[in-house]
Amino acid sequence: MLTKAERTKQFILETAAPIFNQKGISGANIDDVLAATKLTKGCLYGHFEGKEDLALQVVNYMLATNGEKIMQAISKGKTAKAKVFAYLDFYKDPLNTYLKGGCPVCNIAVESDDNFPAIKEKIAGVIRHGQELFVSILNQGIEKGEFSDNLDPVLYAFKAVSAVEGAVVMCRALNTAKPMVGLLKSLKAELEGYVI
Amino acid sequence: MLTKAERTKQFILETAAPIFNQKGISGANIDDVLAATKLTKGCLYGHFEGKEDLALQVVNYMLATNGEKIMQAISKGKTAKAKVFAYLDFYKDPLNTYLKGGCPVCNIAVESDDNFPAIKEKIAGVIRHGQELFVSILNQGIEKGEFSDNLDPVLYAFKAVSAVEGAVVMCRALNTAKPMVGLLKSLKAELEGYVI
DNA sequence: TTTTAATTAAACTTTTTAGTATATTTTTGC
DNA sequence: GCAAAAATATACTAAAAAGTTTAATTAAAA
Repeated sequence: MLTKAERTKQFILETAAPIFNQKGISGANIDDVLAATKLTKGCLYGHFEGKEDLALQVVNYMLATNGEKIMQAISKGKTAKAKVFAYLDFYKDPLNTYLKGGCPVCNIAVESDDNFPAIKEKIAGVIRHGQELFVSILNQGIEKGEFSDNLDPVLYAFKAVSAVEGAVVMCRALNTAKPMVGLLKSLKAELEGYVI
Repeated sequence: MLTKAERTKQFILETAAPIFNQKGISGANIDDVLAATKLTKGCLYGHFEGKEDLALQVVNYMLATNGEKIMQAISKGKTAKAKVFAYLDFYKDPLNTYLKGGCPVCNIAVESDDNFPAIKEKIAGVIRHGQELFVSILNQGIEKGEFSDNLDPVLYAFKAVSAVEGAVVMCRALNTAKPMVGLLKSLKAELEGYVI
């Protein structure tokens, strides 16, 4: 069982995550977190060195959680095709994401780009790792004769991820999930074209 | 000819644009702009009511400029296919964008999402307008017998734009333009598939 | 060329946010 | 039940950023 301190820290991270995901690191402030958690400064500063430390740990928490959620979704797929479809469907409701504020990977990548080198390195690792996983799923599909070897795994993985990430941003701006539906169908159809 | 005041205001907007595009609205501050322009507070506040006003006008400037640059690029294409290819090639160098900090449309869309409703409305209009233009180019291509009418203009337009926007974010995070090259080839090949 | 507009310089105030200190109270785990 | 840990309450300090003021200076347009 977790100690009280560990539970409180976890609670702070969980509560701060949607604040940072929505407002960004620069836009979020300590008072937002205090108001949302209903904790006091003394308590928060007992768990984190300062805003920078909090921001970094919130980012780590968001990325870890995001990774788990995606792994959980794709693990339900038995075949390579089913795994890819599960990944794509993970983004089917961009207006109502499990973490308020859209995809944390995209949000963090955009904000860290010219501002937070350490976080940028972190997000680069997450994206690289995600691409590698996606590619390995597609390669396994090819090896098992599920897909034609005309499929270019690196290309498809990059295209699928950039398309859904971009689509989340566009759908949220436009306040409609409709275009995402068509996009997911299209990405699925493209993969179906390689199914043997 | 522009008056001195107009030229100064324009100069402030031009200088502030990369700052806001890189740091974001929340991350950018007045002192950054003063340092970059080497102007004084008195001067800056003579042209803008405050940070909010400056931010809004910088956003308008960035979006207007972006629109002009894209229009300029696609206007060089004579055929519908050439116009689409020109649009895609506009994003071929995501690490070295004409405006420092990547695509302002994506950056502004991400940051305004849960924070700046007026700017979010603005960016939604820009995206909608861009989609409509893209669709109309594809429709003209179909009408002129350039493309098969199996082409779904709305789908292709959305897919292309979300893919390049997402790819800019990913390439910048990964610090490489390589995946973009493959993506653009693929999006072009997909369109080629509809060329009669 | 002069008078009007624009800008500077410098010293401010205000607001917001981050961070500190400590005595007191509450909770928890043994 | 009690000692240690955790959290509160309160009242701070510090720093950063926004915004104001005004007299002096400079540049531009009529």
